[in-house]
Amino acid sequence: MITKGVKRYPLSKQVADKLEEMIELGEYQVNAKIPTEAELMKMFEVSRNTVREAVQSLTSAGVLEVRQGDGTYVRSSNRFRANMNLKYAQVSLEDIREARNAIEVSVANLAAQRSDEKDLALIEKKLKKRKLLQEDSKENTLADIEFHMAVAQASHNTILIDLYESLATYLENHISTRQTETLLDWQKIDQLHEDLFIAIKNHEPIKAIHCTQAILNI
Amino acid sequence: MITKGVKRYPLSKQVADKLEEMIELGEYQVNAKIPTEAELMKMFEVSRNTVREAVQSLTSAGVLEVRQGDGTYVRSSNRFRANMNLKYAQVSLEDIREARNAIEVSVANLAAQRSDEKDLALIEKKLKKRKLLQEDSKENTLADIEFHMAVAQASHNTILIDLYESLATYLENHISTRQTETLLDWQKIDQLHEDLFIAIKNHEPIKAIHCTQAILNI
DNA sequence: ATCCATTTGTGCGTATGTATC
DNA sequence: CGATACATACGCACAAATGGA
Repeated sequence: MITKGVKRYPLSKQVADKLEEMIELGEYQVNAKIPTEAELMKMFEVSRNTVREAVQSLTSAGVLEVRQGDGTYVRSSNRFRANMNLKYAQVSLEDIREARNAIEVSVANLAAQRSDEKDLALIEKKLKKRKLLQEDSKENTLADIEFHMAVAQASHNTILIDLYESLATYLENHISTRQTETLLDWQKIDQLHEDLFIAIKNHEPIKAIHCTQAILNI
Repeated sequence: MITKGVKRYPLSKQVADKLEEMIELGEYQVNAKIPTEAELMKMFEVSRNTVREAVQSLTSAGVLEVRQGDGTYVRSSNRFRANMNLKYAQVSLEDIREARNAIEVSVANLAAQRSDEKDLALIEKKLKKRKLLQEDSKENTLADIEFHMAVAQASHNTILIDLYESLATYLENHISTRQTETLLDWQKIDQLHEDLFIAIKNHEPIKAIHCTQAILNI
């Protein structure tokens, strides 16, 4: 009597998801003013209450900022970024590499010990996605983060997953920068990700750690 | 119609405050069912939407729990405690130890390589403060976090400092729990913190790492 | 096992207050 | 000041979940 297969998907959440997606895709830039509630009503063909609920949820997530009598503005294009007051200027690639090293080595170690079939399926899925998108830097960056996030999930450690999500903000910048600034041996990178997956799958923590360090030191 | 003073005091917030007060005073006990929305409407002479807004705010604060088709129940009589329980419910001590290990080992390593006089002075200051407060668990917990935060600062890695701050939230709970649940060898802990400081001061990364691991594995 | 009353969830329309430009 | 835009509040209707008859 527990579950009922059908998921509910309230209108307000649909609108919120759609809005967030548009913001992430750059339809509405940071600091830009989004359409008024009345316009959003027409755009999504919903009532004002529904629009307001959607806007409120994005506001509490730190994505939007509402100013009464003025309008609603985009505060952050990424809800993870919204939770951190970061100073990209002071962040060096070396900083990011060190932080990745700290988190990812531990995560790989734990993932190799604890991953179950579900975890492995997700990691493999992201691994394949990563391969296919290898040429496109934007999508590849996101796919790469998704892969490592899947590994983090497999660690089954809530806090490390949490910390990795915070780190993802920096990662997005890191990986794409590295792509543009240096010539990469894509085959080797690909192989290392594959090796990492296999090490996790075979529950070989030491090997997983080595693969992770190799990936970070390319 | 309510008076309008200088400050705005929305009806929904009035209802929420009143409800929370009643709960704190024991009018509605923990696990008890509070009146239905319809009854609350009559009780406060407001609309259902207003009632629902109030209930929702208390729900997100962890004070109430709503079950569709059943009713609304008191989850906690104190919203502060509610947040703590909510946040740390799924986090095990092992999770926290693993996360600390990931961050602090890296941080100790870097701090031993990069610490300057200013860093060392701060760490030493926190070290002394920690000693003095050893008996008092509350203040000692905070002092301990301050000490490790000072070490993080000495790593000169903005991201790791940032991640450690996130971790500090969990740490506060971790350390105090450990204090109450196990008998600790205070002299040894004290000595290890002292050793860590000296290792950082003498720029001995390996030794700093070992001290950190020893502290975490007590 | 089914039906049904109760209770919360979602959504709409409207009216009025308040802040900003 | 007026126009615009968000804030608050009410009432209504129907959907979905729960629990008991």
